[in-house]
Amino acid sequence: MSHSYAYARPALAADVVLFGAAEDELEVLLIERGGAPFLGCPALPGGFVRVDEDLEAAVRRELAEEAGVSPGWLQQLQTFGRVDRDPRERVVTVAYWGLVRRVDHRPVAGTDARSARWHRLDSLPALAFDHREIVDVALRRLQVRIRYEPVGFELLPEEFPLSRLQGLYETILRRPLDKRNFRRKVLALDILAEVGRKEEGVAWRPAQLFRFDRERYQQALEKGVLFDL
Amino acid sequence: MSHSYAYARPALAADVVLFGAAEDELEVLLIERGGAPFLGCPALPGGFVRVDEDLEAAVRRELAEEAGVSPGWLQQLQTFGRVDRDPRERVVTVAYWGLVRRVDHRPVAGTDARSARWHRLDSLPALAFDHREIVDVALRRLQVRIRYEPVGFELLPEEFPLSRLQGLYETILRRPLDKRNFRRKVLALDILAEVGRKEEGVAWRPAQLFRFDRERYQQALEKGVLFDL
DNA sequence: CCAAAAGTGTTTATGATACACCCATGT
DNA sequence: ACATGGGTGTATCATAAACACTTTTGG
Repeated sequence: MSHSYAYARPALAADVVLFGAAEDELEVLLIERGGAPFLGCPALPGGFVRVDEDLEAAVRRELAEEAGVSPGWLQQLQTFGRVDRDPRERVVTVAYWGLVRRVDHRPVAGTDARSARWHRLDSLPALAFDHREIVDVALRRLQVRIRYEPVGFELLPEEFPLSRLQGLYETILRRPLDKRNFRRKVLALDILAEVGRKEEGVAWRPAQLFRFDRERYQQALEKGVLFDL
Repeated sequence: MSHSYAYARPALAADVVLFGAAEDELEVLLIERGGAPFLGCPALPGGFVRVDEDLEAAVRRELAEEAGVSPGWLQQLQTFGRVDRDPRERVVTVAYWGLVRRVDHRPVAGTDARSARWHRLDSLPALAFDHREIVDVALRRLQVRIRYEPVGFELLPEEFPLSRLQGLYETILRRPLDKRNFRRKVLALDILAEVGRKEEGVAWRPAQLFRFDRERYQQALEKGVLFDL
């Protein structure tokens, strides 16, 4: 196989900002670095991309190896390539961001040696490399995206009351929303299906449960109704 | 310097979709490939990223070398990494998109051996690699971005009549806009400065010339007025 | 005086926002 | 009975969209 130039090549990595939703705050999955540099420092899951592996596949592999999780939603975020972002050598990283239902992935035991843990976004520790910057970009992306694509559901349990959905939006957008207006808008989209059951085990009036209905969402798209919250 | 793994590494390239505005249609800058594969085939300007060079710097260098142009606006688009996108070997490319004032770069003589030429977007030839896909993604990005960021001005001469600006939006968005509504909205943003001179050499009533006023735009941003056309 | 584009307001419809009370349930 | 979140409707305001004629200039 011919090489187009003989000089040293930048190394190519892929990292991922995986978001999960705790009751009242967003969380990010971090691993603890098992090697130099930044030994023991929290960092984003990720690693080098293999020659025969697609970028997204690399991210999914790393997530499985390092934390045993599989995101329900995953998309490219941005590529970070500052020359000095890795003190060892030139490493360009293709960052992804993903969403996962925390409830499906209870303990997140790292199958790898490195320990993976959820960290609240409002009290992140110092991160390795430029990973803090990557998290910030991912958060901004989430804040924009959640308003015009139905991605928030990937953070919630399959069935949820509307107030939980509203709480999620308030957490992500960091501002209070009006209950009546929120309900009206969400229901008008006609992309939720009433489950027909109610919350259980709460000490007050139990709420109706809903689930996101992909089929209806597709129909709404075709009708030109666009998601906008 | 230690390497984190000994296996073959993907190669890293950077390519750019550079848009220019002709009178009535968008154009894209393409070079003709000087080597295998796709010899002689039109392709996006770009090349391999050097180890000691930032991604954006690589793009600017390639644009200067291959086409002698310097974009007024340049931003990362997306990274394309399908395993088989280059038949020779694994090449991951960080794609950028840029805007340039055609009038500032008259002939675009390739200082490099390869010939660079502007091609109308409505009649693109077949492109090398997955470059057509990259162009499509860039166009969609431009169509979205131009509505809420004042980037269109980078495609126009420094001074322009409002009808030219409207024509540009119509070309990019591919739909007609109402003259009165467009003018009202643009002027309400308060980011244009009247030059005080009029068009010359036209065979009809000459229009007032305007220019984009970056300072006013910053002030508008701080006041919370957001660009939206 | 003709051709061609420049320039200018008002009306209507639609969607966004603000706002307060009663209901159902568990303890 | 009481505490707690669940659930509901209306009035107002702001923004977007539709729409046609007069003006200015060069030829």
